[in-house]
Amino acid sequence: MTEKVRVRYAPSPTGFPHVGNIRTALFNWLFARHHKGSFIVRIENTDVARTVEGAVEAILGGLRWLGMDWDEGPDVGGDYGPYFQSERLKLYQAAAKQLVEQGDAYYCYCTPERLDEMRAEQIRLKQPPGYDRHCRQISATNNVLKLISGSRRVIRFRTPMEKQTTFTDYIRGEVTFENAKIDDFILLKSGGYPTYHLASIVDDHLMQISHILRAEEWLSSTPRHLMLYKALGYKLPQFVHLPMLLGADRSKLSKRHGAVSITEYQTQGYLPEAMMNFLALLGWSLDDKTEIISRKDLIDNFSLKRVSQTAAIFNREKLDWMNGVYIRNLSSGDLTRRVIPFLERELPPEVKRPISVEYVEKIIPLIQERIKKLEEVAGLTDFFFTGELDYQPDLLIVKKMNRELAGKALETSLLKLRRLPAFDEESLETMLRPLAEELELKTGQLFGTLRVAVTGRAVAPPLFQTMIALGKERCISRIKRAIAILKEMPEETDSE
RNA sequence: GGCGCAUUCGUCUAGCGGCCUAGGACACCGCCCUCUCAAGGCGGAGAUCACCGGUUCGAAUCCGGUAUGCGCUACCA
Repeated sequence: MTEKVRVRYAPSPTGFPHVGNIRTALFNWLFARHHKGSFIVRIENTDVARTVEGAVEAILGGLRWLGMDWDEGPDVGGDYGPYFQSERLKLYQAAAKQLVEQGDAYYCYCTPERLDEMRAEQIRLKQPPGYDRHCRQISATNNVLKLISGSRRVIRFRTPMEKQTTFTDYIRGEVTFENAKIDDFILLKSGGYPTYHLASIVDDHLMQISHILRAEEWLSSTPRHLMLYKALGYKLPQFVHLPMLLGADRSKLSKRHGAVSITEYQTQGYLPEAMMNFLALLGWSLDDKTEIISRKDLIDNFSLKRVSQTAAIFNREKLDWMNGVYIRNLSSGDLTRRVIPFLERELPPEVKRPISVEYVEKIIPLIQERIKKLEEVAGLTDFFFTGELDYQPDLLIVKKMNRELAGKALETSLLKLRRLPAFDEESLETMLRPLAEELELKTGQLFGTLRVAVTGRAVAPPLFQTMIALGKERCISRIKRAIAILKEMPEETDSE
C-alpha cells in the first residue's frame, strides 16, 4: 500500500447499531490499524424523517465499548470536518449544482404521487420499476418558470443510456453493469438534503478516503457512484464489498433474530474482547485453525486477502463458547471488577449495597469456569448474599435417601462441624469424607444433602469451597434450618 | 420481473490443479475425571465440496450452464 490508508465507518443514525454494522466498522478499523492509517467516523444523518433519538450515542458507545478508537469524527474532530453530514449540506448542494450546470444532472418536478402511480403501473405491466425520465428534457426557460411558481424539485442524475460500467471490487473481482438498467436517481432531495449516493461520494472525496469497505448490499449501487466520480472528476477509491451478516434463517439480520444491537450484548455480559474476536472471525480468518486471537494479533494479521466472499450467519452458540473462554482467562481481580456492576443490577433488592468487592473476589473463582455471560453470575451466586434460603424441602432428600437418613446426615455433620477447629478445605475434606462412610452413604449423597442445606439448590459450585466462602456461622445456621425443615415434612416423603 | 453477488459438515471456516479417502472450531453424542454443575482430556458421528456438463493424465479448486439463496431495484441508508 503506497498511499496512506484512510477508511471510514459511516453509520446512519436511523436505528441502533446492529452487529452486522459493527462488524463492518471492525473491518475498517482493523484495516486502518494494520496499515497505520486513519479510521474516520462520519455520521450520515441525511434522512431526517427516520432519524432515531439516541442512535448516534449508541453507535459511538458501541465502538468505544469494543475499543475501536477513531482518529477523526464526532468528539475528536479532525482536519476534514464537520463529520456530521447534516452540517455539510452546502457542499452537496454545490456539487449537485455543478452537475446540473455541466449537464450531468437535471431538475425534476415530479410529485411523489406521480412517482407512486408510475411505479404501480410499471409493476402491473411487469416492467422493471424505475424513474421514467419524465423531466429529463425540461428546458432552461421552463426551469425558471417552475422555480418562480414555487414548485418543489429534486435534482436527478442524468444517467448515460448506453454502454456499461465496470469496476474491480477487491473481494469480488470485476463486476459489470449495463448503464441502461440504471435509472436517473436522485442526488438532492426537495428539502435540500442529499441522498446517500451524492453525500458519500462528495465526502469520501473531500475526506480523501482511500478504501471503501462496506457491506455487500452496496455493490449494486456502485456503478452509480462510479458515474458520479467520473462526472465530478474525482479520483477513484478502492472498493471493497464485505460479505453480509445473516440471521439463523439466512435472511438479513433483524429484530426477530433476538439480540441484534451491540448494546444488548454489552448488557448481557459479553466481554468486548470476546465480541471483537468473534466478529472478526465472521468473514475473515487467520488460518485453518486459530480461533482465539488477541486484539493485537488481529491488528497485526488482518488482511483483506483473507476476507471471505460468502455471507455468514451470526452463531450465538459459538459466541457464548468464546465468551466463556475469555472469562476463564481473566484474573479473578479483573473478573470481579467486571462482575460487580452486574451484581449491583441483578441481585435481589434486599441485598445491601454496595456489594463488597472483597467478598465477590472470594466467590469469583467458584463460578469463573461455570459462566458464559456476566449476567449469569447473580443467578448462580445469590445464595452467597441473601439471608434466608427459599427452596423446595424435598430437594434435601437426595437420590436413594429418605427423610430420616437426610436428617441424620445433617445432624451428624452439624455436630462435627461445630467441633471443627479450623474451617478450611483440608479440614472439611478430612472430616466429611470419612463421615460419609461412617453413615454408609455415598459421598454424593452426603455432599448433595449438605449442598442443598447450605446453598438451597442441587447444583452449585464445589461444596467445601462454597462453605468456606459462606463462613462457618452461616453454614451452621443453614444446616440447622434444613434440619427443622425436614422435621416439618410429611413422613412418607422418600426419594427414588 | 430485471440486474448483481454468492454456493465446502446444522453453523463459522481451511482449501487457491495432485499434500483431500476434504482439515479446524462451535453445537451434538459417548467415555474418562468427579461431591452436583461446569471446566478439562480422549473418542465418535457429521460435507457424494448445490447440480449438470466441459478443460486436464488429474478438479472442491479452472470454464460454461442450471438451480437455490441473498442483495439492489425509495425524495432509506
